[in-house]
Amino acid sequence: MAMDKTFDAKTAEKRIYEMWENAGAFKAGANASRDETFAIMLPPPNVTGHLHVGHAFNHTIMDMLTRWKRMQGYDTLWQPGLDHAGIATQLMVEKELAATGQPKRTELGREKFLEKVWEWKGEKGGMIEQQARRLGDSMDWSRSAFTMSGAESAPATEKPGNFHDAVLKVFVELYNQGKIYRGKRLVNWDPHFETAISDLEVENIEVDGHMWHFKYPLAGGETYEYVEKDEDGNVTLRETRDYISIATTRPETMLGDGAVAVNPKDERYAPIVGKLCEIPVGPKAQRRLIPIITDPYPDMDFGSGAVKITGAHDFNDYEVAKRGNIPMYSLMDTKGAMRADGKPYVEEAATAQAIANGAQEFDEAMIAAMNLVPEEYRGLDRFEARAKVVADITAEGLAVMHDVTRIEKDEDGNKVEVTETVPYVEAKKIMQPFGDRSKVVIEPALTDQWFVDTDKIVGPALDAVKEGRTKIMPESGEKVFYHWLENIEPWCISRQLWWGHQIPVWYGPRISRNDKTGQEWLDFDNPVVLCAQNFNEALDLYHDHKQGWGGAAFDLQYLEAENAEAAEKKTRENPGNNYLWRDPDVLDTWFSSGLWPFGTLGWPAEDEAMKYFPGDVLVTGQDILFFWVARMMMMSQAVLKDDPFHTVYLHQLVRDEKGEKMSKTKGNVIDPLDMIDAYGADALRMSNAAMAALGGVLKISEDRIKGYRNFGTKLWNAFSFAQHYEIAYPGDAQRPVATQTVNKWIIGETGKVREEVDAALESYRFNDAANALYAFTWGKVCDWYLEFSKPILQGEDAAAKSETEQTLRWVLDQCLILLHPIMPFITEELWGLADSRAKMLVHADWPTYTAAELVDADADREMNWVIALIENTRSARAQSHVPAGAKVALVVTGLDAKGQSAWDNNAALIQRLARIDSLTAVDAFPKGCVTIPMDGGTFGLPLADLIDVPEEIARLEKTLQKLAKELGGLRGRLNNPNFVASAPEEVVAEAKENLALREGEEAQIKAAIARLKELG
RNA sequence: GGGUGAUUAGCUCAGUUGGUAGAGCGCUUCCUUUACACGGAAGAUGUCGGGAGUUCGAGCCUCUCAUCACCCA
Repeated sequence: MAMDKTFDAKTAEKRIYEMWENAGAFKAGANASRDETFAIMLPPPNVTGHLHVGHAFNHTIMDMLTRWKRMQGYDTLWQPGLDHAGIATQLMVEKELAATGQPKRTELGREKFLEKVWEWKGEKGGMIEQQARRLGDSMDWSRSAFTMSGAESAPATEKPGNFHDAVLKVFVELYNQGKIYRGKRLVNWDPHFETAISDLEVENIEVDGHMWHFKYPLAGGETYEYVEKDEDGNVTLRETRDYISIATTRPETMLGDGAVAVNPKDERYAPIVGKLCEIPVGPKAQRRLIPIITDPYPDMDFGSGAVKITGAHDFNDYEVAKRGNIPMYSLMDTKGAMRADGKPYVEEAATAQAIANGAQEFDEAMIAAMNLVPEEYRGLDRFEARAKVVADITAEGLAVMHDVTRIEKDEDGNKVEVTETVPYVEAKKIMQPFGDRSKVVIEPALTDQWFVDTDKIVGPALDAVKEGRTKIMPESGEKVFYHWLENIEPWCISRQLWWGHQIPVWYGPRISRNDKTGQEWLDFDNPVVLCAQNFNEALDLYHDHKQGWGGAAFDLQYLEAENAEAAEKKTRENPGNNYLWRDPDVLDTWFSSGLWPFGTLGWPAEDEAMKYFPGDVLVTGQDILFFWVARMMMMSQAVLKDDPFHTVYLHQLVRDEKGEKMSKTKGNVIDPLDMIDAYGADALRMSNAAMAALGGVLKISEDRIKGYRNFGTKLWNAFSFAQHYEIAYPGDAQRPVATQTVNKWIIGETGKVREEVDAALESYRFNDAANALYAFTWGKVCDWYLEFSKPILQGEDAAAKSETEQTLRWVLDQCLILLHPIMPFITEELWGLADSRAKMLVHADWPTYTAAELVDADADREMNWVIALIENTRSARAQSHVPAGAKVALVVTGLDAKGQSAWDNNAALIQRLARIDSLTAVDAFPKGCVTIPMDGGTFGLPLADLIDVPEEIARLEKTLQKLAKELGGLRGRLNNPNFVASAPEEVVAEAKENLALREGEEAQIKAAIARLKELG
């Protein structure tokens, strides 16, 4: 059956993939012939995700490695799976509920909402797993994991799994080891999703903002001499002030100020340090006074040099407040509006004043409960509140003013200067934090959150890289890794979401005793924390707490209530019962994906698959180094005392061909599936491999993909060539013992490329592997070997013909095997052309022959000489305008023994490929001969009358010029005694050899020019 | 502001202990020669961002300047 003209990727890819999958070709351990394992964990895509070019790129890398190792007989696993993606998924489902007119999340309640999420996941989640198949990914789909598998809320229809167990177990263990704690800390709060988010989920964007300047009057109308000096100490300003000037970009947070800080070195404010000043906003009668303190944080040259300290709403202020024990008053609710809860402002302000005066003790809980927002601001959105604060202060005359002069036209049209005194407001660029998903301004918020004490687990991860147990590629990633881990912050792992792993912590009312009366009671405000994997275990812990207290009085029935309020209410209403409740928060998705290297392998259950831990290589985008890679390393060490992988391969963001980020708004998104539709998966993969230079910029170009599609067709046509010559293809080709120079040569070239490819793959230089195979298949096999074989295949020498057929088959098989990890589909298809094969190509044995075994130096030299002769002849023909189709005579003079032998061995193919009708040795060139200088003899094309003498002289002189440049360099080096003395021997020898060769060539050309000149 | 990286042919990029620059695409000319026009043959194109230094020798190492990108504040 004749082959199709080209490979029909559209239909064949689907068929071939199904064949592999049905045969279980990708299952863990498939084709294993040795005990060593090779495991790659797929970075789990979001369950909501779709395949984009970044996936296509890193999947190609992982698949190349996996297929390569599998063919080498390793016990291989490429572990797939999905990440539950807390915010993204919750958002997706909420949108869908809204779009389909269903009740909102809050109306549904937690349980019902989670049902909806699972429903959505069952129907639409994990699309990306189907898309990944189109790339040819050889993952073990039967093992596909999900970070929420085994969760309490999972429906029976879900594939079983126990990832949830791993997450809870790790949480409980780390909690018991004191590595997880709950605390009030300033976190990035997303007012849209009403949850904490991590630093890494915040994008800082420069926006146009304002800097307002306000006066904070000194308490009791006190005054001081405010003096400004220039660099030389000369006084530039001296005035008596009764206020301190404060600059802020966020006036609405003034309501929560706890102090004003100045730099201890700042002489301007030295007279008033320790005094009180008034926050110039809120009801006049209850203006709060706050202390002026010193702290190294304020920059004397920035603004007025005095900074208002609002610990609950700014990260820098938070640190200052902690240092100075300044209360941090929270002003906003979860939606970013000014608080409307708590006691009336009058009472709260009085308490705050007592604290500021040092008359009242305070603690965190007390401060948190206080609402210092005056009634007129309560309930306002934070941005409305800002405008109102500015307006109110300005109206009261407490804004810092300055004069602005502008030119206006009066009634008669005359230009007049108008000077006004207006509030001093600087328009300036400020960096503002935005939620990367919600796109709203992130509000630093003081809330109760769960943290991993990263300081306690970061050590082993750092050591892994420092000690070389884990290698980061490219190496530059290591510096970045150190920098980040050495300055690591506590990791906030709680999220105020519903979709995710609910924190395995229950609370029970604390049993307390009134010291005076001896009466025992249940304290719901200060509950006992019970960290356990389930309610029953939590209850056991509660019983431990109960020991030693009231005895029979608390011998109650213990039940679980939905939240703290319900527990208290139900306990009061049901005297026989006591209720516990669970922490409503869920864990950060990265907490669970941090367990990916072993959670996917059945842990904590005893599972045979745990033999794949530790895995080998992690392939991911460099932007995710901290998000995920560092966390996996920390968690694997914390839990299993081992590194999760020995190599981290980082790649850059995949961009469009101009190097710009792809984005929907720019419209420059390239969909990998479109590329596969147009050019086939192999072309996309080859293109990915070819651009995978370590640390390189990834710019995807459709032209390039198209080029690699053409390469596939070239390979296809090489097989079509074999079929054309009716070369039988019974099965796996054996390497013949070659006698023909051409065959020896191509076998040697194959040995070289095998080594090159392995060396490249071993060092993660995928571009080198791809380019070596491209150059070999196209540049060596198709351009030369197939051409060389034609005269033999068409010739009468049966033995030579048979040997060549065998060699050809073998070489083509090697192309398929070596290319398979990069281009699996077309190679598997071509592999199937043979009558019978021991195995599918996906399981074919990867070769181990070496260049040393296969290269025949004489054959190598001879064929390179033949190729050079053909190329030089073609070049001379073309430049002398010999018609492409015309056959001409070739003569040679002064041929040495090696040349003679090469000539004799390869006359037929030289004639064919250089379009020569006769080869003749002559003593002297006839007149008008085009010269072709070669090592070991001078060749010539006797073109007699055809030759254009001046043009031929020009051609030779041009060659001579190039040669002269080279010769100059070589002679310069060799004449330099320092070079000969200090350069390595082989470099000197090479230069000498090269020089001799070039000098020979030069002589030949000079002789030729002399001949031509005689003629002219 | 801190960090990292980049700057090489018209374009997109390689270039692994420093030995005298390559690929793909594009371009020019010729060729439908029995594997392949998604092809074949030939050809042109680079003060390797600027400057200085180390060295017999620098695209590669050092310093400096310029421009750009990304990450983190």
